[in-house]
Amino acid sequence: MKALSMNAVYGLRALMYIAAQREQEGYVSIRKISEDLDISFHFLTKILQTLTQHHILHSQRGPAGGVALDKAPEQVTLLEMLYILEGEGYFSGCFMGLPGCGEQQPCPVHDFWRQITLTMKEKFSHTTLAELSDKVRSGEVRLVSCT
Amino acid sequence: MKALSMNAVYGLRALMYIAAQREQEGYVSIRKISEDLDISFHFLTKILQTLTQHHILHSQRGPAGGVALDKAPEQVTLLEMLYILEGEGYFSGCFMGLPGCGEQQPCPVHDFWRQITLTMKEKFSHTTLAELSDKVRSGEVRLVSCT
DNA sequence: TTAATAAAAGATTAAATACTCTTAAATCTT
DNA sequence: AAGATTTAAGAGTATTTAATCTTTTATTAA
Repeated sequence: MKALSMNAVYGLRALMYIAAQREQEGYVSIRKISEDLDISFHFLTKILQTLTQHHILHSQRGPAGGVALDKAPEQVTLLEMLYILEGEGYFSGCFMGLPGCGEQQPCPVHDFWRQITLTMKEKFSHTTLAELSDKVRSGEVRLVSCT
Repeated sequence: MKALSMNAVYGLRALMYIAAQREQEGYVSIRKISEDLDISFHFLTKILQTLTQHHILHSQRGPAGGVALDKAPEQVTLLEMLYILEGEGYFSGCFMGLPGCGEQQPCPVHDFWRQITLTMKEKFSHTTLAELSDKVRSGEVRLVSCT
């Protein structure tokens, strides 16, 4: 099951990276993020651009420029990030891809799948970027593969 | 969230279609299935071919040939079908796509996601093709969009 | 004010997935 | 045995997603 697109994977990883070093004042350059996380610079630029447009990040051009969080990481939920990175319809859609699946004409696993997605939405709406980045700082989570 | 590939969607739909008419003796032609379900004939042929190779279906060439279930639909689970149509690793894989996610180095939602996939596996291992096709027969599920 | 730095934006390329077409081989009917 | 029907197999095309390259614009520091 492909839960997330590369877009979302890279976006989340970058956000955790940025939030993990919120001690440091100033901006983090996209170039540095892309090198540290081993993500294509240009691809990452686009992803962070949409996060900037959605006011998760703030950007600054010129020397010493880069990106920084636009709000406190405690205020940013995983659900919010997913909606931006994957689209609003991320938790909609029939599991089986059956035509016209809905309350009137549910697919065989309609109710079961709705329960699953509800559980996920509930969990992710209470999971903040702060929590995620804390796990990075504590070393519980690694953002790059060890070579 | 894209739960299933078109491969799996078409495969499941065809299996439900075939199982729903298990009264009729003999084989159902792939041409007819593709027309009734509005799926590309050649594409469907390939999908059913792999189901035949995995002994879910049995095939017969020549006039009055086609495909038929190779075992009782009560013996075929949704989990089994998913593994064939999507691959054995369908329920593996890190939700966040984080490198080296596992028990030693779990991603931030590792345990949560594992619980979700376990719930799904449990449910799908007790959901049989017979149940699914019964819902088609009762009209609870529609296999094609109404025009 | 000039050079360096860095994001923004859009065009282009590459890879994966979804789908189609062609040919071959098997099987049945007459 | 001949011809029609149907699956089998693989090559080929199209679309989508992922990644890269190029140019432009803003900003800062010397």
